[in-house]
Order: sequence, then C-alpha cells, then structure tokens
Amino acid sequence: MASQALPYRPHNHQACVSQALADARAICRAQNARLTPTRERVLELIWQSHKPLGAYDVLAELTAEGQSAAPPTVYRALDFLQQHGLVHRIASLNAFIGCAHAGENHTGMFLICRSCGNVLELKAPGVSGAIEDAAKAEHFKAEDVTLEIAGLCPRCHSESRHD
Amino acid sequence: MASQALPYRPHNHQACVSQALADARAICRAQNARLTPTRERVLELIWQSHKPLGAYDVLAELTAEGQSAAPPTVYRALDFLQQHGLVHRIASLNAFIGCAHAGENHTGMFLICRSCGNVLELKAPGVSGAIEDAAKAEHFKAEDVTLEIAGLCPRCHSESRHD
DNA sequence: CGGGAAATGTTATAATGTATCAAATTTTCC
DNA sequence: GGAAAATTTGATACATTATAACATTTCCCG
Ligand SMILES: [Zn+2]
Ligand SMILES: [Zn+2]
Ligand SMILES: [Zn+2]
Ligand SMILES: [Zn+2]
Repeated sequence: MASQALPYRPHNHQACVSQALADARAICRAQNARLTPTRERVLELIWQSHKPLGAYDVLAELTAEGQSAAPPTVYRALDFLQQHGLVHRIASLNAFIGCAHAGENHTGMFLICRSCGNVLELKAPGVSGAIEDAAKAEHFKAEDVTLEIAGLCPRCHSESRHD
Repeated sequence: MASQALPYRPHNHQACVSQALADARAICRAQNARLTPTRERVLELIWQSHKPLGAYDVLAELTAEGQSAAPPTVYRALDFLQQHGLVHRIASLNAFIGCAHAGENHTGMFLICRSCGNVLELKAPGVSGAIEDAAKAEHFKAEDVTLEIAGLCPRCHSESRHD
C-alpha cells in the first residue's frame, strides 16, 4: 500500500487518483462487484481533490459532461462506493470523500480543516480502541462509528498566526 | 449534578425533563442569555424523550399547540440552545437531543441504538484524550468533535438474541 | 419615555435525499 | 445461443432538511 500524501501539502495528486482507481478496480474484482463506468467516474470525481464533494456537485459535473444524470444516479453510485468501502460520507458536511484506506479494515477518523476544506483520514487505532472500550463499558454493541474533527490543519493554523 | 438515568431503561423521565429545564434556566441566567418561552418550550419538546427529535417534528408540535411557527422559529431556537450547550445536533440523524451534561465542559459521545432509537450521551474522557492525542500528532488544531456510535443498546441487543 | 439591540413573524427558496416504476443491460443456466 | 432472472440505469416526481431576506415586535438601557 502506498504511503499516504498529506492533503494540505502540495503533492502529485494525480498519483492519489490513479492509486485510488487502481485499488478500487482490484477491490471490486475481488468482491465480484461491478465497477461500472458511471460508478468509476463518480469515484474519480470524488477523488478530484482532498475536499469532500457534495452529491449535487458530482451531479453537476456529470451533467456538464453530457451524461444524462439525475439525483438517483449519483446517490446510487455513492451508495455502491460506500458499501464497498471506497468512499465515506462526512455527516457533518453532507458530503463525500474518497477512502484513503480502501481495503483495509478501519473506522475512519476525519480531520476537517475549516479554513482550506481539506480532509485527512486517519486510522488512529488508539482512538478506535478507546471508543470500543467505552461502548463495551456501557454494554453497547457498536456497529458504525462517525468520528469527524473540525478544526485547523497545520498549514492554515500556522498561516493564521503570522499574518 | 444528578446522576444520569439510562435512556433505555424505564425511569422517571419527568425528573430528567425537570432537571434539564432547571439547569437550562440556571445556565442562561449565569450567561445573561434569554431563555424565552419559545426557546424553553423547544428545549422541553427536545427532552420529551431520549430519542433525537427532528427540527420539523418540533415544528409540528409547536403548530399543534397553536403557536404560529415556521421553520426559522425552530432553527433559531435550536441554534440558541446549541450555542449555550443545552442541546446537541446528531449529524448522522439530522436530529437534536438534549445535552445530558449541560454546563460541564465536555465533548459529547453518543451511543445511538438502531433498534429503539434511544441515545445515551457519554463523557468518555479516555476517548476525548485519545482523539486529542491523535489530532496533536498530526499538528491539527481540533475545535469541534463529532462522535456518534450507531449500534444496539444493551436492552435491544439482549432481546434480539433470545427471540 | 426613546433609541438601539435582540428576538420573532412571514414568505419564499435552497440544498439534500428518496420513492417509484419503466427500460435496458448483464448474468445465469439450460 | 437464447430465455429467464437479477442487476443496473433512466426518468419523473416528491420528501425532508435548512436558510435567505426583510418586516415587525419586544426588550433593555439610559
Ligand atoms: Zn476510509
Ligand atoms: Zn487548512
Ligand atoms: Zn452534551
Ligand atoms: Zn435499543
């Protein structure tokens, strides 16, 4: 698995996209799932940056490309991608982002920069463990964790200090 | 501070409501904030159970009571209550729930039962600490944490096993 | 009182997400 | 290969959640 680029640092983002698409194809092949052209194109659009994209933003890009698309087109593709662990929905933003750890078993932890909008997905096993322990202490059977941290990324934080 | 009732166990819920309203009045007085009749009524409606309530559910109850209310009425009251730490928004449900630790500095962790719909708010300092550590390790300045765990509460979990 | 701020009323609209059913495509299995 | 079944897509309509904008009222303070 390639090492993770930091979203808020300049990087060869095309490599992120290529890697994500290659991973997605491999995962879908392994799961006997059909990564159809629309689904793949939606995934690629989601990965166009490290900023979460709204469903209607995706829709706008699809229609701009001449595809006949309606809201269900996008939501169905996003549902598929979520179910196969290729994208995550950011509940606090009503938006979607490519999974940075597709294929790895993980509960995503998202660091969302309020200033630049970029999102970093961490695995943070320590956090996951603490959450599981806390749930277990309450005899609660945890099935799905939503963990989203809004704040300032290192870059925006340092910029806001020396202005 | 009164000890917390477990939402999914039978309890004298009127006590929860009374306590929440008394706390709210004290907090608003201390902060020089105006807990107007509509705001107080919305808080009371939110506290009518331990299940999160949608803004439009609140609206329906207000209009049923004869109040002339529109969406902004409710959203403004909810904004006020959130800003003063009296209710939380559950992002994964687009719904609102009374804060079980009003006045205490905390980052809420919500255990949401998929079966009965009840929500328990925990303080879980261990989790908060782990989250802070993980954010700090990435040089990320965390400002707001959304932590929502969907699953099965002890009651629903045990019921689903011996049926 | 009176002037300014805060809160509310009112209407309209934006943004996000689903239900439903028909048509097309792909897979399965003989 | 070809019919039947399952999956995917198209298309329309609608439901739900949230906000913009501006007028009016109420409250606070001097
Ligand atoms: Zn992920
Ligand atoms: Zn940033
Ligand atoms: Zn709380
Ligand atoms: Zn339950």
